[in-house]
Amino acid sequence: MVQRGSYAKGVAKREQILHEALAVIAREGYRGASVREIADAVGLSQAGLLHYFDSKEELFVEILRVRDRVDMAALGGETDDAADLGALTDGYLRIIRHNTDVPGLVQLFAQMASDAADPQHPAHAYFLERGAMFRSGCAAAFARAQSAGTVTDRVAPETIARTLQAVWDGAQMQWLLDSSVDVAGIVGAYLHSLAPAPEGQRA
Amino acid sequence: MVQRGSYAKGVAKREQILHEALAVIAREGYRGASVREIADAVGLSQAGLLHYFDSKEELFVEILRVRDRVDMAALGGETDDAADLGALTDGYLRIIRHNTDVPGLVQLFAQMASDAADPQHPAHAYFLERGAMFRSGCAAAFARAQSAGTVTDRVAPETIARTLQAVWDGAQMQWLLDSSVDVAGIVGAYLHSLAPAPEGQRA
DNA sequence: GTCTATAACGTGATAGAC
DNA sequence: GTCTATCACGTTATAGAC
Repeated sequence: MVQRGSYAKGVAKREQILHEALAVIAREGYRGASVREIADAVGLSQAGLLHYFDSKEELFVEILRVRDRVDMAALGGETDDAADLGALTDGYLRIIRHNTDVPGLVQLFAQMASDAADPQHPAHAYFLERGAMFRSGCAAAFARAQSAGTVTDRVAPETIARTLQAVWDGAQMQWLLDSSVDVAGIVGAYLHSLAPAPEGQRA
Repeated sequence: MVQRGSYAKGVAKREQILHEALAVIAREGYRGASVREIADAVGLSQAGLLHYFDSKEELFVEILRVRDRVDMAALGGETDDAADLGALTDGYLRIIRHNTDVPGLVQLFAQMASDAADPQHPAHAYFLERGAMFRSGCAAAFARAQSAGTVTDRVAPETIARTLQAVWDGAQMQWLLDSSVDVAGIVGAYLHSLAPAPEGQRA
């Protein structure tokens, strides 16, 4: 009990705020929402909310981080040790389909991602790390799948990872613009195309 | 000579402004630039610039439209009637490599694209049209290439088009975040993977 | 057609009471 | 820890002189 009360409590409240903000954005969408709007939504004043975060950008990055944690816990995991193309595909498609239910978060992600192109932007490091993390896990899984013979070895696992990330992000952008776009269909087709060429294909 | 002087002249000036703004953004980059900055760069006051455009968003959409026209004239064309995977690839990669020299325009495009997710946004229609246009041209070219036997027919041309758009946009986002990313390499690898499976591949 | 000046607004951030 | 009140700023857009 070295740290009494306030510190741990502050952290918990901060965490609670983030989860509420996450839920609000998922539910009600995000259109360049201001700190004030988020504050209203989570039941604090704007100043009260900023008490827990240094700046607007930090707040939004933290929301994305929480989302990653939540998604990872709920949906990931199984993908991490699959060595079969079908299982890998199922894992990714589950997350993609889940995103359909939280357009606000996808919107926030896309918006922040393009803002974060600036190396000075507070979210820059987050996107670099997240991308690298995604690709390394992905490449490892595809390398295993290649060893197991369920994925073509005509393309390097790192290239597959980068391309999958690109297809995913790009398809999601198309979907944000036009919600009739089938992100899972596009990514699914790409993953399907990674199946090893059947022996006698194409005379 | 029904319309004398002012009208035609206004249009010409508007066009000139757009080309200058395009050059400035290409050269000096775009980081959520304000109307004032663009105005300074093209040698007008902010009010003077807005005399030619209804709003900031309209200005930026028009800049993107001019870019499309310029790129199409300078780099497209040949792709439009190619029926060979190699030729198609060359065409796309030429544009992609060109984009490396104009990061500001790519940044502007990405930023606007995510803003335009909102159906109310002035650029919404532009991105819908542009995407549809790109994909229809693309799908037609790949359909021809499939007929000619230079592209696998395991994937529908429309799917290839959508996926190519996604890979392209997604890879470009990765590049904006980290300029060491090789967009042409990623897209090139994807296009390469569309080659028809060689007969005896994989025992 | 282009300018200066300014309106009208929303923003993030901060000071200070409680 | 949370509030109210306010600051300081940058924005787009407009009015009106020239």
